[in-house]
Amino acid sequence: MTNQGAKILVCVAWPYANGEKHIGQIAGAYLPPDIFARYQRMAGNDVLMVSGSDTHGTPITLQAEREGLGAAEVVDKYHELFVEGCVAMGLTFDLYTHTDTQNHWDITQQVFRRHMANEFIYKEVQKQWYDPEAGRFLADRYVEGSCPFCGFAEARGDQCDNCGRLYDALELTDTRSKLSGSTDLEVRETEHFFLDLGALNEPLLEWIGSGKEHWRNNVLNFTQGQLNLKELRGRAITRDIDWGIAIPIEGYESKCIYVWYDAVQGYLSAAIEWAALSGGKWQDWWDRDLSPDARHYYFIGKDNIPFHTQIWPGMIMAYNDEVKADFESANIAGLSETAEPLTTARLNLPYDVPANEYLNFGGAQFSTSRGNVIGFNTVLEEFQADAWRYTLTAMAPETADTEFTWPDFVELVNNELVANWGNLVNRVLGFAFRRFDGAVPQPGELDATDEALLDEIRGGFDSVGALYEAVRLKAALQETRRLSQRVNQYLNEKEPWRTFKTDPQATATTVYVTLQAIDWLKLLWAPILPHSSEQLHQYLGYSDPLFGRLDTTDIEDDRGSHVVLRYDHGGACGVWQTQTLAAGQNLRKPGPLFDKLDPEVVLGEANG
RNA sequence: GGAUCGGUAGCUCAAUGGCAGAGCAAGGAGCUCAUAACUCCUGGGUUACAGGUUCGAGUCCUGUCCGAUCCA
Repeated sequence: MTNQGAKILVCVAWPYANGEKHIGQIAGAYLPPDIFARYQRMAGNDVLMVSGSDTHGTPITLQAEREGLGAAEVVDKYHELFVEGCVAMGLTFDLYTHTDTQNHWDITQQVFRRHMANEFIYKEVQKQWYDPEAGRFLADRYVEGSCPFCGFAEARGDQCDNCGRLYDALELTDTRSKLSGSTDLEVRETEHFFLDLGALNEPLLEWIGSGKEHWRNNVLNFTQGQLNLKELRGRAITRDIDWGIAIPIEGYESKCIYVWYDAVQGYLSAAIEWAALSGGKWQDWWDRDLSPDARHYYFIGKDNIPFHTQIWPGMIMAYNDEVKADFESANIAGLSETAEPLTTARLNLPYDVPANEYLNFGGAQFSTSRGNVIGFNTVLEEFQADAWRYTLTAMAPETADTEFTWPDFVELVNNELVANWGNLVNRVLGFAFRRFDGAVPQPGELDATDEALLDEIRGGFDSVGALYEAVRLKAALQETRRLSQRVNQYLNEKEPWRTFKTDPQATATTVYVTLQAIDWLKLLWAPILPHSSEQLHQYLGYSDPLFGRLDTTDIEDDRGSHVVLRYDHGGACGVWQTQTLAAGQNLRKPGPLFDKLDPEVVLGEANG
């Protein structure tokens, strides 16, 4: 394709390290970027795909309390669980890290100071529930009381589970602390830092107003609709909590940075950590003056759209703005001595935010608390990764919520993946291996039917490539499946099992053409089905791998150690272009690419 | 309450304002290399509902209903 050597930053939503993720999250935010990144690498572009576990926020501390563990222990446990899942699914993060690292602290604190110096941060006093017994302010999730609307006694801090209404926690009555159980709570004043998003409404409107034609309708219209209201307002970036990143200003030791403010900066800090670990240059993707054409894609679920089309771009603009105050001499308490100064003048803004809707289950969203869940790690122990990759792409919620059912899973795997593609590979390879001494036969002259088939498959590198490029992954799957079917049709027309007895040369040509066709289809399928394409690549007699390797490493820093997942693309030979299959190339003894599912076993699994 | 997306065949989804389509499922036929897979044919529609604009509306406009997300 075009744009060879383009810098593509693939940003993937940061999941909370508070439990096993479910397949809805994988279908929405984690598998699509991997498919996109694998395609872009094959197309010859420089891809940097980063993400990590979100280690801060009340979801973490609440889970820690549930399990009787420290927050850091919960983080390590579920961070490593997710990393294991990524390895099993084959999610090729150039770096998957987490937010409780010295690097992420340093970057967050420097961006905070830069925002202050640019006068996009202000201080304000607000009122909040205080628990004298615990000696702490209570974040919304730590206070319960009676709903101001319906009187429900178990209402949470910001929303009532009974009537669903939202309110300010200060409106609750009969409040009690979830920390100490105390009902003797006070409202106290507390000072916090705010990001001045109101000042960013106009710049964001201008930014969203042009060059966004390639954005998905729902993402673009939603963002424009919100910004047109001109109701963006300051948002607190600090809280009265003790689990989080320290505020780099003296006198605020009892408070921490609010999780949302540091989490979105992970896209930047992870690129910087990647550079430190690999010797690469993160500025090639992030520096707007050095690499103005770098394209940043953010793969997220729809609930995250405001953060990635308004708040995070606003934070980048606030960073990029001309520095108004002297922040070099500003108070830098909390910044580590090893931190390298973040001197980049301007950072790149998002190029596209292909947010997905939700994959639901049982008529509702996946919900851990209601036990309505299909675990990411769990299912990979039971079924092949490529079976899930196919299914979750075929039912991807690209424009609307979709519903996962176990019978659909069985049908997609058995009637499409196995029947259309797996069976094609199996029949072609088996026939070729047995009838032509385990090697690619020498073809005779190709007739019009042969040429027509190869032309059509060759065209897939343009048609399917354009769909991957446009992040229309479901359509890319359908187009590739159509091309696979063309080979089945060709075989039925040519009937090599019949001509073999009467015309060996014609049979050799037919078998050569089909082997060439599946050799190319292997590449077209590779972004979605990397494991089976790699297997087929081996069956066809190649020795170099299509893709690189995933590895995990323990990294030590001033905050302790953390596991990182890294993808090494070196040695990968899969490229997005047709190459001629060499006649005479030795095949390896083939076997089925995919396991056919036993409906009784799968449905039994679903009920058990 | 506001912003936005979605509602199309049994299921999952497509269709610049221009003959409503594909895959799967269902019914029938052919084939036997293949994981009973493959190929061909057929049936299947009040495009949520009510209006409007237009030569022409699934598509644009107004209103209603249902589902979803975000913001209040």
